[in-house]
Amino acid sequence: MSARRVTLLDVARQAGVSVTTASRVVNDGPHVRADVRERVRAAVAELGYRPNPVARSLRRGRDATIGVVVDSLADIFFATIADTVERLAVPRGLAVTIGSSGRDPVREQGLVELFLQRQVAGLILVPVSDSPGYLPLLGRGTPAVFVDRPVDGAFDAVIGDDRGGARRGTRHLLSHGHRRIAFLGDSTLIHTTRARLDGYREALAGDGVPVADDLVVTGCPQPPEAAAAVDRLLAAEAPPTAIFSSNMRCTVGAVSALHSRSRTEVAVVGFGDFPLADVLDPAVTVLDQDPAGVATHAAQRLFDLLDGASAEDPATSVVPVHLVPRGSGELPCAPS
Amino acid sequence: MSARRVTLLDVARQAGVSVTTASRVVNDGPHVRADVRERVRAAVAELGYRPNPVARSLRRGRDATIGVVVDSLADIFFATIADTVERLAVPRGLAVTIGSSGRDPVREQGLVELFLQRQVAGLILVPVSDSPGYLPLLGRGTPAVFVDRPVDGAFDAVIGDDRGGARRGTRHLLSHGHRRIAFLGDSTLIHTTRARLDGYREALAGDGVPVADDLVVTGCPQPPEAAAAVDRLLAAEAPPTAIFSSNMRCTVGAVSALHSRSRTEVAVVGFGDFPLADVLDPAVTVLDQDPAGVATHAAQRLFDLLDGASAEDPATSVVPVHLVPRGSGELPCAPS
DNA sequence: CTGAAAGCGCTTACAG
DNA sequence: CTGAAAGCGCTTACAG
Repeated sequence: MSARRVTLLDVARQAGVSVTTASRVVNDGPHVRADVRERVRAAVAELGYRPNPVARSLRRGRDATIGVVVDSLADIFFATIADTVERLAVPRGLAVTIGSSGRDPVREQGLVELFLQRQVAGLILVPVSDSPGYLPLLGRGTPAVFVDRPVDGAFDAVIGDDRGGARRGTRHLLSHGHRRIAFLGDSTLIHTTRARLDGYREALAGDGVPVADDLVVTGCPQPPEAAAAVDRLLAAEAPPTAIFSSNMRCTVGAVSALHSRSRTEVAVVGFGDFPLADVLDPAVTVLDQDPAGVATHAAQRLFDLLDGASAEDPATSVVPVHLVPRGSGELPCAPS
Repeated sequence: MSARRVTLLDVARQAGVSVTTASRVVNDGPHVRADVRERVRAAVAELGYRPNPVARSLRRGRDATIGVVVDSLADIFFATIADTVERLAVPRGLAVTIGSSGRDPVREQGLVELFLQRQVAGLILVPVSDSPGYLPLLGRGTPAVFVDRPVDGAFDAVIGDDRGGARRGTRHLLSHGHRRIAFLGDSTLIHTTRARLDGYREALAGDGVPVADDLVVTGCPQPPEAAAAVDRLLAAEAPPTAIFSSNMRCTVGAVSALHSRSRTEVAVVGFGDFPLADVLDPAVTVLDQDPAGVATHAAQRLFDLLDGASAEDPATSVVPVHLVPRGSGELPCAPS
């Protein structure tokens, strides 16, 4: 009963041709007489033949799969990136293999090596650091496009306007009278944290506001750490009147802390939009970095490379970031 | 420069043995003299040999990959399932290929067929309907475990206690004095919607409360539709005083609608926890179905099957669901 | 314990 | 336009 898999040889026999010819028809190759082509097509249909992707990959030395590595699929930001890539890849006949690095360079390296072993056609990567150890493996082989964070060297990347966005968001708070604006972020090993911190500093400098070191908190990977940091900031001698949160996880933590302390008069602008941001009270003002748009860009670039586009001049595309005022970022500086 | 891939033959030559022996060592096979084993190991290390998974898959007729199909990775519930499976699979040497069905049976079917073509070792599936067309393809071949929704027939599945949870949640609202409790859900083609609707009805019946058809709204796939439905319910002649929302997307939509209409006195219990549910005001009472736990269960069952566990008696495991009271579900029935 | 050889299912020069 | 044959890199009966 366990119907043996239908092979190209079966098709060839049924059509009365060689496997070579059958292969040519299946792959829409040239040099096949119309009537022969028809016979083979009929055999394919009749037998329900589907090429074995594994055999094909072995022979071609390339698998019709694209490998995706993100920090974590449980984070809606990265999940959206993966979702977007998958939705664009499948209709093109590309499978999507996914890995989560957990923001661990070792895991990231292992995943990329695994994907390379498997001879994926291309890679979409969110690198943990600026110079991942696998970079040398990428030269001249498997096209790769980095997303959200660039790497050192000549590689394709699609990222958001981190510095510009952070500058914009911080200025927005300044324009509402705030002078003591805290910066909340993840590890500075991560490119986006540094770029956004730069933007924050530029904005303050532009208004002649000194950067108070005690207001800059980095190293918060998840909401709980960010919430704890906000608790500390609020309890300090000279607490901030506003918070610029440099990523979604920090924003969620910050907002939680403010709500649980009933300190929602503290202004907040967060980098990265998130579900329910508009339902909270006050609704949260964010810089929307459009992860789906970024991922679409990156996938498109990868597809172009797979289709033979020159990889000669890799470039970093910067996608603009939009300020979405919703309330929390427009709170005035409370008189102290 | 493009260092040719190191093959098993290279290892064999280097160690002065046949590829057969080299293969045995690489696969920890028996019948190899200790010193030979050592020589081969040394060669592997020296050359940096890594087996080609594609060749291996072709030969074995089985790929060390597990295929996962979910509704959408952009939905945190399904993303958590995918994330959990991936995190458990990779350390076991299994790659994870993912597909999103978009709740479209045709896409779902295409993905499963693709995965089967690729000879994945196993499947983790969230089926759109109760009897997907690919079910016959699963008999006696590739182990599969269904998640969140069961299918007709003898298959392994891990699901939440939908009916029991819904009964519990509805009773909770009844216990706070509500009698006009709306039911909000996705399409009734989806198993969980039906099971939860059953639980809702049972709870009402248990208290002798008639089910008012005008309070039962299904067919809301996303938050906007749910929000619109809530708008309509509130505007009706006899509006509900409480809402039982049967999934996270509906809950988000419902909560948005209540907030934007300033009708947050309406009680809400939602099936499925979600980020920020505890930060909203009122915080949202939910039935937590623990997607990570469900996925862990399912992955474990799949790994057991891959390790040779008997697939003779497939079973549906039901994971309990916990009520998390946070405020919205404990609002009293407003005097009308 | 070890190896020569076949074969997984396909693609692709190479001839004709 | 068509086909015989080699080969992608591995695993696995089969002999010895």
